[in-house]
Amino acid sequence: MVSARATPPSLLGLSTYLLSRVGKTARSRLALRLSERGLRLWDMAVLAALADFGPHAQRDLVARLGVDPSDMAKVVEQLAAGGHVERDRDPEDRRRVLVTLTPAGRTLLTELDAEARAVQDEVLAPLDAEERRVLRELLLRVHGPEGAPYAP
Amino acid sequence: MVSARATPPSLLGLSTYLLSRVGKTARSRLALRLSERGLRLWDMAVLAALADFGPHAQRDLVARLGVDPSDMAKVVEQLAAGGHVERDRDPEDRRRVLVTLTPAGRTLLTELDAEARAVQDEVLAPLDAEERRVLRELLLRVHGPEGAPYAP
DNA sequence: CGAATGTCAGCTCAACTGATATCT
DNA sequence: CAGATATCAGTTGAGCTGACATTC
Repeated sequence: MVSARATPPSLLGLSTYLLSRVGKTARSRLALRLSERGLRLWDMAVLAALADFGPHAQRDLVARLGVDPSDMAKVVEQLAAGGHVERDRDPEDRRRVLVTLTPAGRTLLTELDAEARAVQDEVLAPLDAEERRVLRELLLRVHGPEGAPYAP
Repeated sequence: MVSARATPPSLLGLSTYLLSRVGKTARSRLALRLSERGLRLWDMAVLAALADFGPHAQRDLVARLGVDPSDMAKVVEQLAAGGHVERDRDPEDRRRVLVTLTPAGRTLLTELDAEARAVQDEVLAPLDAEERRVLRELLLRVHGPEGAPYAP
């Protein structure tokens, strides 16, 4: 018989639904791990952007990650309070705040990356290594080199 | 050169991040479409469950879809107000409210399904038919026959 | 009585809006 | 001056918690 908990086939036939549901699971599990350190997903994204591309003005972090400017102010404020980034006025354009990763921030990012991979192992448990590779490739194609841009 | 909008490779290497980001895109685009009709994602999920499995007590909808009971009360209230479902006390157990799909509800679901497929075409535009099929198979495996259960 | 079912008020968090101060 | 940048207060909606009435 069909379990009373089975998801409706009408929904399982929609990749839209599956993406939304599986994505939410991944998101909330990772968020739960990060919250144990008092961090959120955007904190990790900002650290990753700084580690990969070097110092950014806040506006460039906003453009790269697709986060709201007012939220970015709070994220950077929190990261600075924790000693994971430094904020300095850009001497060439004093409207801008240059955000730089500290060694402590780099160390933190390494730990968060390990947590993210642990969550990944949980979420993708039903798939073997080759299937995970294929899934990642397809998601990369769908995502594109640039994420959803911040365009109000 | 690297675009100032390129996503950090540290994040693109994490399927956790990709799932979360792509899932959010799919979710918000579909939610936007539904909101033009004054509906939300759960409305569609409830209609789908009723269409696929017949009438449910609210508690069974809660278990099947993994939504919070108090939110389900509001969703069913709204669907009933719109004439898309009917609510009746179960004569065999008067604690339970039996929710039944109306013909209008079935028609609405057909329209919503078409909207969902249109969103799907947008989101999965970079993939061809075979790749979409593979992606759906992998997501189905990850999702499992039962979604994230409602377990408080 | 205890347990199950549905409903309601209220809380938290992420995402967004609008206004404002500062600087080019 | 207009436009860009960052910040702050407040709004909205989803998801959840706790309390409650009703029924078994």
